[in-house]
Amino acid sequence: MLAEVLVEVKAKQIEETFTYHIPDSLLDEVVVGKRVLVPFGPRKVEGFVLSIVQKEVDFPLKDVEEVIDEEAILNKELLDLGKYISQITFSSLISSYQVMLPKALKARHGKKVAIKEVSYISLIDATYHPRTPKQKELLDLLQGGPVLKKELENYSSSLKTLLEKGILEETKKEVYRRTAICEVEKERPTLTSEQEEVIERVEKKKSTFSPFLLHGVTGSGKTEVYMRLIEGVLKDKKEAIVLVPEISLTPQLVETFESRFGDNIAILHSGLSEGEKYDEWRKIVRGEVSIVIGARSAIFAPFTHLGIIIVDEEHTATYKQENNPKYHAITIALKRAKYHSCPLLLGSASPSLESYTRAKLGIYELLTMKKRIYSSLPRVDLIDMKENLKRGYPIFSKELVDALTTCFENQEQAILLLNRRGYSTVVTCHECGYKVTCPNCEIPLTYHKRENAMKCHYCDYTTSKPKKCPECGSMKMDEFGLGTEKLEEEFHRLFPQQKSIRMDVDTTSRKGSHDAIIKKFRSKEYQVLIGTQMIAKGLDFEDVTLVGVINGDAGLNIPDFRSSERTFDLLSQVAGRAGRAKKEGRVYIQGFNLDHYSITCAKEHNYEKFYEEEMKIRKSLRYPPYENLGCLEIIGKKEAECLSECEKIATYLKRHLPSSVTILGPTASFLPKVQHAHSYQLLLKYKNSKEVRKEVTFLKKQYQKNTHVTLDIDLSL
DNA sequence: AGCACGCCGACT
DNA sequence: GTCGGCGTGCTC
Repeated sequence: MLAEVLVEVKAKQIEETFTYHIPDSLLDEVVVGKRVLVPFGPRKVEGFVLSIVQKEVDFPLKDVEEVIDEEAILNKELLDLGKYISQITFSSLISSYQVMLPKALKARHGKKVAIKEVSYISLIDATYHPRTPKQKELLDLLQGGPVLKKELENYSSSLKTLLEKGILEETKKEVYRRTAICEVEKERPTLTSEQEEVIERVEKKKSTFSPFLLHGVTGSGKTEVYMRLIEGVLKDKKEAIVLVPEISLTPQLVETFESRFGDNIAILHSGLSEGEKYDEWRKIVRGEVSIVIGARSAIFAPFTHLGIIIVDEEHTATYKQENNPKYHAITIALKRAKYHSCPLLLGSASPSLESYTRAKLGIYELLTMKKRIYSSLPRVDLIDMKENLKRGYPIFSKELVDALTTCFENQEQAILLLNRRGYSTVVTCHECGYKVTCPNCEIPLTYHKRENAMKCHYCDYTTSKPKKCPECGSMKMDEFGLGTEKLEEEFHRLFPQQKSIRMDVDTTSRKGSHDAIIKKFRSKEYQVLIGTQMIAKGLDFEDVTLVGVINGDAGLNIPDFRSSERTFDLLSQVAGRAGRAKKEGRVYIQGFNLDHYSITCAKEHNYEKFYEEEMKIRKSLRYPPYENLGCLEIIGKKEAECLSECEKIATYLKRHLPSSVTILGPTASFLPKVQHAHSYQLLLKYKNSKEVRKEVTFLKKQYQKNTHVTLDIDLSL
């Protein structure tokens, strides 16, 4: 018998499987979906067994050397899913399988993640008479049953002798690194009529592939809806996947679910260690849990009887993987829901234009929840900073200062959002205009005052702040722009008696610090939470009645066709943090260009209107969801070669695709991905993806043979 | 990706 | 005359 093995070799030339002979001794062990160790040239590599065949080949075969897994780690569904991923993302099959698995289960020779074990000591020979008082004590302890070895540290010498004599026995037991902390609470909140209707409509379709879009305002109780639906799924002995954005996968959220479902949950997110992820994965495979809550990659949880897939905050950009394979979790969710004939529930307070359009077209069934459970949506005021600047309020407007003062007088809390970390965003020479930029990215470096360092927010390049201009030697180096660090400093200057806590990438790098900040703020030890977008989502503090957004219009300047959508979402989300409980909330959005519809619609809490306005723009510029947007990027060491290859592709595509397909470029890519590499890109706007896919597939094949440049494709921007 | 093979410049 | 530069090609 022969095995077709997909080897883990990162070479673009290797796409097919390699055939190996299965020695008689391994015939039973070699199974489709397991990993095996095989000789490959002069070395040994790991690979996945994709099929077992009997056929004639005209070259000598090598033997499968070793079978790694006891059980297949890729079942039929996941094996097919991998093929689907590489087909739609134009990346290698092996990379698709690797992305689906936790590190511990990836095919990668030499990297092993251990199973955590603890040792127990148990008594075998109860007739033994202790020779020393210590031995007697030890035996008495063990009378009641096995005891953790760790707890017997004081008896180490007696333990050793009795183990050697065979009186005691040491047994190892596998343990999971993460266990549920929370007790199950029986109490459930009463559902609103909106919640009841949503649940009813989803449950009606519980055994059919049926995608839903749940459009529910912040605070309308989406989480409760998710939990009720999962309860129904569990009753049918089926399983549930809940995807949440990485940022909102906080211990609080986990606690909420654990208080309902106890230890029936596996958690998967990037904050876990490889060992923890491996354990969570095994809980799923062994059928010990029925619910998975996790970020993007949790969509691959190896459940076999899925009853529902829930994607919370479905519009979140992080559901799309940025590196190859560039899959979108919703695409995978649709595929899996279809395979399992189960509902897919996409939830959001501001759905992506793509999803909302699909709902309007009837591809998704639209569900809405318009009412907040405890309060109404907060009043939002737009504050023109041009006026405030003239009046001498450059950072905090007069209105916001007054509101903060009132807020503190009432013993309430405030949140201040500024979507820029660091102290000042640009450092420039006053004399010659020299700007301190990153040598790798050519992006202005941000000044971080506490560390006294200049940092690149793209590649993490760090340098010290120049005292004098490197160009002209002038000592007049000016700081411009505002980051959270400076905002906090300014807040203290204005409100020296109040305490603030800052949450951004710089203050949350250590594990658990994210949660520590939230806990400290919740305990009312601090009056103000200052932070970047990471404070905008999901947080629920009942004493927060005021939200201030500094530079609310800054996001609109980013050259990305989704910048309006992101701005509307960010402002709506952060506004949703105010007045979530019984107290009424107020929101102030400061900026210079507040006429933009993404800001005015956020002020009015009017998603529909935002959707209509944004769709007009998308239509006129032929952006998604009206047309598809794809990007072809050529990456290589020689710039001229990248450009000429890119031009070649453009010429080829113009000749082979209809004129309805717009081809833009070649243009030099915004940021070089790897140092010393250059890249040029083409953008494609098109309606019919079939013909584009066909030509792009052909090009990808051609460039697989090219050793100088790489063709990177993303047809789902 | 590795690693070998293979064909041209500066050295004991 | 060799040592070694890294371009090209192969791995069941």
